[in-house]
Amino acid sequence: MQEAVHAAVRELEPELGREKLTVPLVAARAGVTPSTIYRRWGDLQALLSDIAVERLRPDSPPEDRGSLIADLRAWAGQFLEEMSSAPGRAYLRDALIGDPGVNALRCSDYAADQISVILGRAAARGEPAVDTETVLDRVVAPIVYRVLCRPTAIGPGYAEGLVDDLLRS
Amino acid sequence: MQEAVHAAVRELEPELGREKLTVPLVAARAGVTPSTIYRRWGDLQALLSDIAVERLRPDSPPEDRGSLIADLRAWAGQFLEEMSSAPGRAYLRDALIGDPGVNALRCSDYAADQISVILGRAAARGEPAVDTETVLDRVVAPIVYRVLCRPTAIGPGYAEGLVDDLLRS
DNA sequence: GGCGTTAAAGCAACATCTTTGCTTTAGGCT
DNA sequence: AGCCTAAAGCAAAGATGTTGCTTTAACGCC
Repeated sequence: MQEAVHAAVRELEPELGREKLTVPLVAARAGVTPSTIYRRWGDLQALLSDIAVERLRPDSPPEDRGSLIADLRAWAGQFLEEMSSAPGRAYLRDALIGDPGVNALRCSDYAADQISVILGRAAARGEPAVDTETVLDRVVAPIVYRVLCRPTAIGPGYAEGLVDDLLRS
Repeated sequence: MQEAVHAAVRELEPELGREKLTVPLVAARAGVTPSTIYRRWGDLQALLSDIAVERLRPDSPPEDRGSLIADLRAWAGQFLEEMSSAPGRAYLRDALIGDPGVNALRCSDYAADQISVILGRAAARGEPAVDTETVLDRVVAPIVYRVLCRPTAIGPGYAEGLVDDLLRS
């Protein structure tokens, strides 16, 4: 049932656009009654927030490119690309809304997990250690901040520059 | 009229709590009709977003403490304190919702302006130069990111540590 | 294999909020 | 003074959100 509702949102969102979505519409498409959705999620935002988190979950571990800097640069570049796209920004915003602390934290954990994999590989290679929290502060946070607040202040190579600055220190 | 509505929200929010606010309630308190609010703002979120930005606007330039590091540490500490309080987090989230790019950008500009003042004073003293954008990336972005996504990962001295790390490099 | 228990979904009536066309009011301009 | 425009009021229609009660379906237990 939850799956039918999620599928209904994924179908309807491209058809109608984000802000024309309503609970009754989604319910009709999913073949359930609106009250079902209200009872499970509370409101449309919470539902969209759940779906946003689902979509932001990485589907595979980061590719191994042979060195810490190459791995981090590639990951950061791809992360920025995803987040700065129109749908990416929308998902990010949706994820931040619902249930303070729960959904946003899950997204952050996704990033932290990916970074940990990269750092683990670097450690196995004997490369100089960096901390996951530090990468969150120095790479992820600036990307997210700029995507949300200053999208025009992101130029080409921005993500990679953050990685380079971090590893240089 | 806009002022009456803003005042009504400021009155009602502490009385009822954020999520019990409705457009008709605010309208009644402000002595206007709901349609007035709908026509001017579109919906409750846009109105709350406007008010959030207003509240996040600094009311005075940062205090001069005699050195770049002291100024930045004091400012970052206070910024974190404001943002991590329950109302601060709520305002931050509200500001990010409305009108992608407009309100969030205004908040970011407030921070950038404060930082520019601090950096301008440092330059006048002949202290080594730092860039406003760099301070946004290294200090503001991590604070905002953690407040939004990982509030439990903020310990005492976190903001000051970010400033120290930045100025050491 | 029935049979109670329980959690979830349907239904339907009700309350509330949102939208909209039209009217009214207030300010600025000639 | 008398338009002209922008903004607000009003009220009705439409859509959404809420809730108590009923129904269904899954599970464990005699």
